[in-house]
Amino acid sequence: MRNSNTVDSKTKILNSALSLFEKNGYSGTSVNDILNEAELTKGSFYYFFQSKEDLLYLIHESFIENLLYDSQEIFNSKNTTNKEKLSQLVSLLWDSLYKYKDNFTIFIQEYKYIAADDKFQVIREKRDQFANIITQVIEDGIKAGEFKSNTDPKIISFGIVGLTGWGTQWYRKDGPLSVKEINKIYLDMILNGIENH
Amino acid sequence: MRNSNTVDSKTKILNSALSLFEKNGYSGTSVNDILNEAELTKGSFYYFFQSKEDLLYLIHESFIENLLYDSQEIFNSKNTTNKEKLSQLVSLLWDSLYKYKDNFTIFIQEYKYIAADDKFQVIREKRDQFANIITQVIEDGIKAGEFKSNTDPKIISFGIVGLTGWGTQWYRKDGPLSVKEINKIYLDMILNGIENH
Amino acid sequence: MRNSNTVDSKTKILNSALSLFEKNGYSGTSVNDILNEAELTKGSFYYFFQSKEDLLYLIHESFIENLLYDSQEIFNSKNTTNKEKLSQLVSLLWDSLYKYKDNFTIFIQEYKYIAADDKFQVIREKRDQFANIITQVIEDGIKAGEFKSNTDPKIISFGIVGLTGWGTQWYRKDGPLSVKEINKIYLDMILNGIENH
Amino acid sequence: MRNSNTVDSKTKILNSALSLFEKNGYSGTSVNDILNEAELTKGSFYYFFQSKEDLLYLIHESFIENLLYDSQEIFNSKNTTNKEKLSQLVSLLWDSLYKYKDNFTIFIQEYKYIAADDKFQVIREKRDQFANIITQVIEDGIKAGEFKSNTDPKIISFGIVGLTGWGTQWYRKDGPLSVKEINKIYLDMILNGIENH
DNA sequence: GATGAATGAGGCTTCATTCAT
DNA sequence: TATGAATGAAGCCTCATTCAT
Repeated sequence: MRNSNTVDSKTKILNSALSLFEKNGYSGTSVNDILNEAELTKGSFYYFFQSKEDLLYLIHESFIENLLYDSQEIFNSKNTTNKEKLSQLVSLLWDSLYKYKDNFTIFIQEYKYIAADDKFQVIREKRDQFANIITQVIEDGIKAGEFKSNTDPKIISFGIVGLTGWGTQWYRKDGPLSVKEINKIYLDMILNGIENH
Repeated sequence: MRNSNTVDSKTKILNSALSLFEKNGYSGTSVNDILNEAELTKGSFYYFFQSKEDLLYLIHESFIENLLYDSQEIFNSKNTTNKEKLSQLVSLLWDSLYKYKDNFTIFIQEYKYIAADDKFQVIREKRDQFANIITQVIEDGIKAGEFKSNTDPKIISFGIVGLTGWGTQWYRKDGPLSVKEINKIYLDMILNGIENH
Repeated sequence: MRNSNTVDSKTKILNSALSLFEKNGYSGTSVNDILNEAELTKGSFYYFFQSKEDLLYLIHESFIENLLYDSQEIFNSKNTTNKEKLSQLVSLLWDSLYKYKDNFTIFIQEYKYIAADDKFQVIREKRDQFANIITQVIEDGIKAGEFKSNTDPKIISFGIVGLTGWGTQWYRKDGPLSVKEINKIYLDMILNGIENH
Repeated sequence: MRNSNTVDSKTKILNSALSLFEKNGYSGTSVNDILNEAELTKGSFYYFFQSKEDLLYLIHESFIENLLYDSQEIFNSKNTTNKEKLSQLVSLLWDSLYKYKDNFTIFIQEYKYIAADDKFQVIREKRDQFANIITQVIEDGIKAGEFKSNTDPKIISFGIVGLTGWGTQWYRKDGPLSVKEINKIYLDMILNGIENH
């Protein structure tokens, strides 16, 4: 049996890129930086990846695909109120920040980058599908009388992403509050803000 | 009388930088890009500015100084409830996004950059002072019984910045809702979320 | 068997730098000049060297190390009078000028440069060690009664360096006198000048 | 009467250039450096001087003209032995180093520069005339039986320049020995070396 | 799979010089 | 006399990428 600690070179490069993109941004990280951290050399990089941008694409892809998949699960769950679904979506976001901080941060930070580049079309679509799910749940909740009728689904869904997105800048695992607690604080605020009382 | 539309070269460079940094980020914008847009040549840039980073500094400085000044005015106003102060602070943020979108966006987008660079010490301090004002108003409001006792001032103040900060990514002046309306939506959500009923 | 004339790129760059620094000085030579002469392109330079200054350092280092090593050999040789040692040190200098004219010239010409730059600390130390050896031999010769008691070791050692150093400006291999002859002329002058008769 | 402390701008620029060229070399000094030190601006520079090189020319010219004039005076003095003339020429050099250290240093340091540039033809000629005077005095001394017949006039004259030239690198006014003392040490060495005993 | 040498475009910055005022 | 804005070439260096081995 192969030593399970062995990490293959492709993964090493991906992990180095992940942490460096998070720390210094995509533009602020050079291919050399990545390879120094991964303790590999030029040749390997272009054996595994087509370009630096390709790396960014893969990082986005794996993240957004999981996020979209999980959010669709929530959206499609039966016998669940929209309030409950919204709660789960918020928790999904904070969970993702907790589990995939680097991915999440890069996703938020390079939001503009992927807006401008044709190659990221697919990413953009999935990103929008995810946002639409939040918007849809709020709309459904309004129709069902769970949320106030004057709630603006789009603006609120932007807000939910913004709250968590900003967490990529300040949240630390060793901070005074756990992700669960932070999650609850924002969730309370959001639900109190839009629920029909 | 001189034509008031005449813009001097330094201002032209600043304005070009402002819009390009906003669009492509600081790292993604070259000095050449800026000078092409400003219709000037290499030399002029370094006649007016010490470095590319100097430009970023000035852009941050002018923005954060105004924001801090205005927020202090709000903080120090007499005969004003903390709820009212918080409302005004939220409005100040959305007003700033409306009036100084480029500055605001750059500020949010390069948040990490200024965290890492020694030269931005002063900016960092003012930024923190601004955040502290929001936190303080919430704390005061809790003590005064205006806000729920279990409100977390720091987390909520992060949230307020995050909500507006994310606006830099999606808000368009020609969108369906005015800044005033968006402002009100978020303000309602926040206040409903933390007010004592 | 590989053609022994084949010179690798790093050596080609070093050699080009050597001859250009000698001809036009360090400041007067651009990295581009070096690469044009070496028939290589920008990137290669920074693949092999950290900076232009790094090159200057290496050139100095290889030269001063040899010079210091050889002078220490002379200094430590047994059963040798100080007069004989001094003769050998003078010959060492002219030999070096003959064999490593470019290195020697750069060393003399950029004497000030290496005095001002922290990175050249090690070079500075070895340079001073070399000068000290000459001074020490003269001092020992005075104590041994070989040289006049009123001889100033430091001033004379400066003079010895100066005589050869200036040779970097006028000496040509195709001149009327050989290095050996020039060496002898100066050595006679120095020894006649300081010997006890 | 005008305040005799008032230094006009042209002189201020010249003096700044003098001290900066001495410290950092001609290539290592920018026009801006000079103007910062002189507390003047770009315009003035090109009002008074045609170019940066023009400055270097003037610095060389004033120095070499004086040196040549004084050496010709010595050469032409009647009833003076060649030994005495040579002594005076050596003293002239050390006197010049003492009085015009910056000029002298620049002259020695940029020796190569003026060798390569057509505009410095006149300087080159005067420089060579000065060297020829030393050579001629030695030749005359040999013919007159004052100096050894096997003395090489050219090599010795190079040596005399080299000894003083190297002084530009190490001589300090606050050093342990006065210029007079250093002058005497080298003069003794030279004369002992070449005199007929 | 992986190396390391090499490329060439482009990055930020400095420079000597010009010129209208 | 002197200023200060502006130029454009050139300087040092970094970058993403390629390719023979």
